[in-house]
Amino acid sequence: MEGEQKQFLSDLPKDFSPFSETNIKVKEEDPFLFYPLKDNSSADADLSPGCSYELLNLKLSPFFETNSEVIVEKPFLFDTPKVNLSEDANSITDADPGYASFDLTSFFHGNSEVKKRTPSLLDLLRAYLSLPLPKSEVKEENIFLEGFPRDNSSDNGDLEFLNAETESQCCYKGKKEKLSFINSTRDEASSDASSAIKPNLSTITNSTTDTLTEDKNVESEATSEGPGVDLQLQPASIQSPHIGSRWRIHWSNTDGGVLRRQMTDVERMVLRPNHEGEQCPVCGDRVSGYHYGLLTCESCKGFFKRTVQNKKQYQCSADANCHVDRTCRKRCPSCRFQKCLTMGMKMEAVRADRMRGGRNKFGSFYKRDRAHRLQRNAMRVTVIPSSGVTSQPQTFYTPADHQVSSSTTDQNTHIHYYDQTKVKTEFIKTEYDAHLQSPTLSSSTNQQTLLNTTNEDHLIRFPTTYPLAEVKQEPFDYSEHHFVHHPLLEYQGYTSTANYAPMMPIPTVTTAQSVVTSTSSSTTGRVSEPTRTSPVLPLCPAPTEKTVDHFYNSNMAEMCKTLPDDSQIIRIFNAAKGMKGEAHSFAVTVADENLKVIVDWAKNNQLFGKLQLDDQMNLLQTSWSTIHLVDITNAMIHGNLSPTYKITTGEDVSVGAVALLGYRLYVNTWNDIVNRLRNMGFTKFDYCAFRFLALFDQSMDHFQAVSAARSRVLQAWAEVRCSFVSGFMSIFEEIRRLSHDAVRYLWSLQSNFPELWASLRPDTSLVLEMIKTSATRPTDVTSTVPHISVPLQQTTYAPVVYMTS
DNA sequence: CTAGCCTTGATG
DNA sequence: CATCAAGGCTAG
Repeated sequence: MEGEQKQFLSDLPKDFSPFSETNIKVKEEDPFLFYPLKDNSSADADLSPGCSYELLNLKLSPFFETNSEVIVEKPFLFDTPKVNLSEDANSITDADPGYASFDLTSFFHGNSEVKKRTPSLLDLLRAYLSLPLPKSEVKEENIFLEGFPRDNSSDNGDLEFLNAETESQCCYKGKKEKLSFINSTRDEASSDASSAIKPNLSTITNSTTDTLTEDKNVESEATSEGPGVDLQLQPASIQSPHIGSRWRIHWSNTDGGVLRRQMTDVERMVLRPNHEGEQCPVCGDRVSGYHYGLLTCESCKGFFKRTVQNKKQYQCSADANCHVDRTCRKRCPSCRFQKCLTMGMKMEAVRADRMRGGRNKFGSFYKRDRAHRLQRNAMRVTVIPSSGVTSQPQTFYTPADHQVSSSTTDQNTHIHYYDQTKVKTEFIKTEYDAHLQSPTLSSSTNQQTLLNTTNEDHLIRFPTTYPLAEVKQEPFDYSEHHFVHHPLLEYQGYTSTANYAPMMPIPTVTTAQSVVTSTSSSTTGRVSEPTRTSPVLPLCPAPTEKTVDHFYNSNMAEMCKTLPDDSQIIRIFNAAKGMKGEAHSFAVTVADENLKVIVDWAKNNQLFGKLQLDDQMNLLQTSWSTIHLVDITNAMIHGNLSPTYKITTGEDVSVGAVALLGYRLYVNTWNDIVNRLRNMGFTKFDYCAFRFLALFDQSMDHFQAVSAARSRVLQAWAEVRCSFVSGFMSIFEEIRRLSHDAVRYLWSLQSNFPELWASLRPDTSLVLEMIKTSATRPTDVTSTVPHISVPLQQTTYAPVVYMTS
C-alpha cells in the first residue's frame, strides 16, 4: 500500500481522523468529504485506489456542519486507479450511516470548522433510505448464473435481468465468465443494527473490513453493510431473485461484473421496454412495433401488408362483424382487415414501389404518438370532473387511441404509397371512418385536446415538489367530486370478447362513468343501450382453468408477496396500547411503528429504490398516511383488530380514531368504508393494490417511475378484478382523502392545541416530524390548514359528502 | 396463407 | 453509428 497510496494518507498523523474529533479544521474552500461509491475500475484520480468517489458537501450532511459557505451544485464523482485494497483495511473509517468512508483526513487542513451535529429524525430516515438493503444471514443457495464483465459505459447493465428462479439462463455481453451468485435473504439484520442510530465507527469499520478481506475478488452491490437506523425489519420469505433479496456476486476474474437475473414482475413495471406487454389492437397479440401507422403485432403487420400489396378482397361469410383475436384471427381475413383499418392501420404506408428500409412519412407521427403515449401513461389515472351528470362523455373511446395521428399530405418523398382509393375495399365509409383516415383531422389531436381540458393537466405541468402540496391543491369543498378514469381498463376492451360496432363511434362508458353509475345510482348516465357490449367494461370471463392459472401468475400475486405480514399491525396495536398517553398519543405511536414497516416495505421495493433519495423522501411523506390508513382498513375488514382498544388512561379508543390519527369526526365515515369494502369482498389483492397505489401516490405521477408503477399496478389489478376495479378505486380515493384530512387534523393540533401536540412528543416521532416538515415548508399546507377550534369532535372542515350506493 | 425472423436503408 | 419501420424470405 505504501508505495501506491501516495499523498493522500502519507503526510497525516496516524491517529487523525475527521470522525474521531469533535471539531475538524477544514479548508474554507474545501468543506468536502470524499465518499467512496461502489468499487469501480480505472481512472486517474489520486485519492484511494480503485474506487469511485463522491465529493460530498459537508453542509449537506445531516451529521456534520461547517461554517463554510461553499456549495456544490452537483454531486461530483470520480474514480481512482485500482489497487488491492484489502491490505489497507485499517484506513477505512466511517462517516454518516449509509456511507462507508475512507479516511481522507489529509483534506482537512483548513480553517473551517466541521462539527458533528445531531441529525433530525428525517435525516435519519434519509440516511436509512440511502443505506444498502440490510444484509442478512445468508441462505447460501449457490446459484450459478453467468454474467458478463462490467462494461464501464453501461450503467444500466444491472437492469438487464434474465430468466429463472434459481437456475438462470445465460446472457453474455463481452467475454464469458462463470459467476456464482449467493442469494441472501434478509431477515435478522435488525438485531445488530438496532442500536446504531448514530454513526458507529467500529461497526462500519469492521464490516467493511470483513468485506474487503473476505471477499477479495468479490464485487457486491450490497456488501457495504451499514448499521441502519432503528427501523424494524420484517421477516421476509424470499426465495428467489426477487425484490428485497440480496445478491453477492463472485467471479473468477477481477474485471468486475454485473448481475443479471430475472426481472420480477414489479421490476418489469417500470423497466420493460416500450411496447413490451402492449397488445395488438387488432388481435391482442404482442406488439412488435409500429406498423403502418399503428402499434401492432408481427402477424397483423404481415397480414396487412399482404392484403394491400396483393390487392386482396375478402368476403366475410357471416355478418361482417366477426370477433378477431389471436386465436381466431385466421378465420375471417375480411373482418381482420376491416379491424386493421378501423383501428387505424394505413394503407398508404404500404409502399407501392416496395422499396425496403428507410423511414416513411409517418416517422414524425410515430414519434409524436410515442410522446402522447408517454403523456397518457403519465396520466393513467385521469381525473374527470363530474359535477352533475354530464350528458356528454368526457372522452371518446376511439380506435384512434391506438393510431398515430395523420395530418400529413406531404408527398415530398420518393417513396410512393398506395393511394387508398386504388385498393377497392368493401367498407362503407362512415363519418367516423372518414374522421379516422382524414389527413386533416387528427383524432390523436382530438384526444389531446380533450385531455388538455381536463384538470389533471396541472399535475403534469406543475409537479408537486413538496409532500402534501397535493393536499393543498385539493379543494376543501368535497362536494366537488373527482373520479378516476383508467385508460388501461378501456384498453382491456380490445382483448375482451366485446363486439365492435363497426364504423361507429363508441361513446366512452369510461370507468369514471361507471363510478358514477355505480356509486351515485344515477340513472341519467349515458350508458349505451343494454344490447351493446361495452368495449370498456369487458365481462369478466368465468374463471376457467386458464384464468385461474393466470391469476396466480399475475403481477398481483407477485406483489402480494412483498406485503407485510398480517400480524404486524395487530402487534403494533397491542404494543402501543400499553404506552403512556391519551388517544392521540396512542394513534401517533401506532402510526410511528407502522411507518417503520412502511419504510422498509418501500425501501425494499425495487421501483421505489430507483427514485432519487429526495424523491423517495417526498413520496414517503406524501403517501405514508394513506398506506397507514389502508393497512388498518385492511386489518379491520378482515377482523384482525378489535373494535376498540383500552389504553392506559382507561379510555376505550376505537380503531377508527387510531386510523385517523385521532380525528374522530370521520370515524363513522371510515367505518362505513370498512363495511362497504367488506361487502365488496375486499381481498388481499385489493389490499395489495391499495397499498401500492398509496405508495405511488397520484400526486407524484410526474415521476415517470411513479406513474409507470401506478399503471402496472392498475393493470395487474384489473386483470384480477376486471371492471370492479373502478368501484374499489373510488373508495380508495375516499381513503386517500381521509388520510390527508387526518394528517391536516393532526397538524392543526400544533397551533390550536399546543399542549396536546407537545404531549405527543414531536421530537421523537417521525410521523410528527414528517407532518411538521411538510407543513412548514414555504409553499405548503400550513396556510391551508383550517382553524380547528375543538379537537376530536368539532371541526370547520367542510363535511365530506361521501357517496353511498 | 401465416407468422416469425431477417435484411435494408433513411433518419437522428 | 444505432434505431426501427419498411419489405423479404420461408418453415409449417
